[in-house]
Amino acid sequence: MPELPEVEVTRRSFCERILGARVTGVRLGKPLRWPLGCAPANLVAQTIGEVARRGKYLWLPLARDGMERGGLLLHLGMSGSLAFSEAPGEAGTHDHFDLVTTRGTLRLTDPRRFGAVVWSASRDDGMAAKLLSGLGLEPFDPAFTGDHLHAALKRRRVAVKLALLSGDIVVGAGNIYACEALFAAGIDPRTRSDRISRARCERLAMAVRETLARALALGGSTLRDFRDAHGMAGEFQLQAQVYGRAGEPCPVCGRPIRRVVQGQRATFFCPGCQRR
DNA sequence: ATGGGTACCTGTCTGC
DNA sequence: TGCAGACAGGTACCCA
Repeated sequence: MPELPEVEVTRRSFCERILGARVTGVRLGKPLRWPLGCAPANLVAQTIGEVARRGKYLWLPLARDGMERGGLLLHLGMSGSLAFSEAPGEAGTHDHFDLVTTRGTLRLTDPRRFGAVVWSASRDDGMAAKLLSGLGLEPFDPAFTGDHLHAALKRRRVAVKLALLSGDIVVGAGNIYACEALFAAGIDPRTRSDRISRARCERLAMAVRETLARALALGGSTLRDFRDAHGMAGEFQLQAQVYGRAGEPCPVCGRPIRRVVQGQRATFFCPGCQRR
């Protein structure tokens, strides 16, 4: 479910309300991708700082007596969502983590349990550092330019879609938005990354930024069941041009959209509009 | 270093 | 209706 826009929409939806709240309890459900990494009791009485996002990860800084004491790194995996509410209902089968605070409860619901909640002594330390260190540029970072993308793609020879998905060049575009961005840029997703001209990289960088920005402005994707932490649905699905539309006519040229598999994942593209 | 494949887990949908 | 099989938004890790 969650690519960068969904994660950012989620972050914004509870960041201000949870800022300054004090942790009063933690409830753990079934195990997630990794163990929490500290005794749950150690989180109690800590104060939550400003929630940050890096790629598809969220970082909840924790402080005690004004001193930063590490934090929680969260990932929504494939099927996770976060809800923040003053009176959460009884935890259901897929509610695997509750952070109970003086302002309300932050609850992670994740049927597939590919998500994660991991404590680290700091963002630059331990598990958080390990997970964040290999990440590429943020798509809205001014340093993410056509030149940067061109140089990075030159160093590899995988299909350009896989290079986008790998997350070590630019973060945030998952399967849906990678397909959409390549469509917007007119590039065949199977094109070898090192064969893409500088000019086309310029278009691609812009397409990645704009695709993610538009989805963000629309409140994220609702492809299946995305909700922000208030339970609001996004509407990017109304905007998807190629994703999930195999066989349907391309909205631009009318040719049928194709589905292929790359890296065991579905890729959708228009054979007319997208060229190698 | 790079690239390819596997693994994690559960729900939903499709076709027989 | 039941059941097997395919498929799903992510990413760390292992091996060649």
